[in-house]
Amino acid sequence: MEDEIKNYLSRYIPITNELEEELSKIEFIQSYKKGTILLEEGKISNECYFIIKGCIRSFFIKEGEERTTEFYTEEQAVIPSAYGMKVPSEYYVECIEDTIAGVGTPELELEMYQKFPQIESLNRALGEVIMAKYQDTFAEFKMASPEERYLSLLKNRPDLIQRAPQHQIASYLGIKPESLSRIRKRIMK
Amino acid sequence: MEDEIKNYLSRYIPITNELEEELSKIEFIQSYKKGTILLEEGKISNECYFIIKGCIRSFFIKEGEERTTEFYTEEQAVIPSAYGMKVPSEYYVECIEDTIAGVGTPELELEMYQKFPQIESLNRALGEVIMAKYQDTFAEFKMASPEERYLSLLKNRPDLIQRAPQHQIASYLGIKPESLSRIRKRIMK
DNA sequence: CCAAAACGTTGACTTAAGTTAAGAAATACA
DNA sequence: TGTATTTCTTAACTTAAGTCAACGTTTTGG
Repeated sequence: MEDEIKNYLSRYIPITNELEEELSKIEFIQSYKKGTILLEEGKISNECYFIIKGCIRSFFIKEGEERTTEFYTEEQAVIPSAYGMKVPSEYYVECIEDTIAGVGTPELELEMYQKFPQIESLNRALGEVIMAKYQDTFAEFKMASPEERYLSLLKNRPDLIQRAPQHQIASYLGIKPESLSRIRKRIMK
Repeated sequence: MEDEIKNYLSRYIPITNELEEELSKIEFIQSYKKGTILLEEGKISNECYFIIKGCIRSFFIKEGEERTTEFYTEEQAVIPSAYGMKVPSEYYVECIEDTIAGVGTPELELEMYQKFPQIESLNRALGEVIMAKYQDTFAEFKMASPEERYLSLLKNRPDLIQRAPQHQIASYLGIKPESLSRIRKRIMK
């Protein structure tokens, strides 16, 4: 079970026996059923996730409508905006498939960082890479029309279009479900 | 000159004499004239900046048009997407005002992190906070109309509207200059 | 297995952004 | 200071997204 996490880390840092043992001790693998709410609006966020199998989305509710802000799939880290802060979350986090994930908490992280400083270095470096990618995604999003955004999603994350319902994809693209339906029709020619 | 950086850091970690001395030794303060290009598309990015005074924007060129992706002002860190990677930058970085900034390089950073591990911890933590904010910004952007985006910018970064030319603001909002002009007219009633 | 709910498509209409073009206003700099 | 260049505004027109409403399709759960 923990193999996926070990495997993932081993691409970036050497896994010593000591680290391996620590990982098997403190990493907490959980299974969640589709529909499980991992974080509710207004609650304090004390968990982050590393997805081994499944799909998680974050969303918020505005004017009675769900607005999907992100989809996370295998090998991605789900770190709620409010994670580790003492402020209530503005977002919901939900499993949209049966999901298996490693669960982290600020306390576990701190313990880990103290024992294995190279894990903190790795997290800093990875964080910078993820930030850079995210900036690129935002830049592309800004400049693209809704149709281009859909085509780009189709190209970059084709699996999502199968895995998530269309109205969630629509709000992820910043458009209404009716518009997405028309875009799809238009594209099919 | 280095006071601004010391001052900024001191909000998060204690500044020891040793650290202070180090800062004054290795921090490299530079002045740039308005219009200076700090990074060109296609070049390797080896510098990041901490703005003491002035304004920097990043942009790229698509279909012959400049698309502004971000504006950075006092106390903000400018870290190009390609910074420290060995790949050519897709973006330009330009001073749109006379600017004074602390300049960092991957080598300086590494040296710093080795001597003062708490700086790396700080950077990891700050990085997470910045990432969380950025996610919120993106989420808000997605769901807002161009007019709402402009109103939000007016509320959250009113100085930018004075400091940057309108066509740069327009592309930052993901719209055409003509549209921004009409939005402004509409708002003024 | 069936009924209810959730989800997706379509149509008619409204609205605002894109496009193109022209000209006014502001700015740069020789 | 005056001219060239850049920036901003306006107008007429096109296009696609939002809105509202209806209806067909799929999924869910008792």
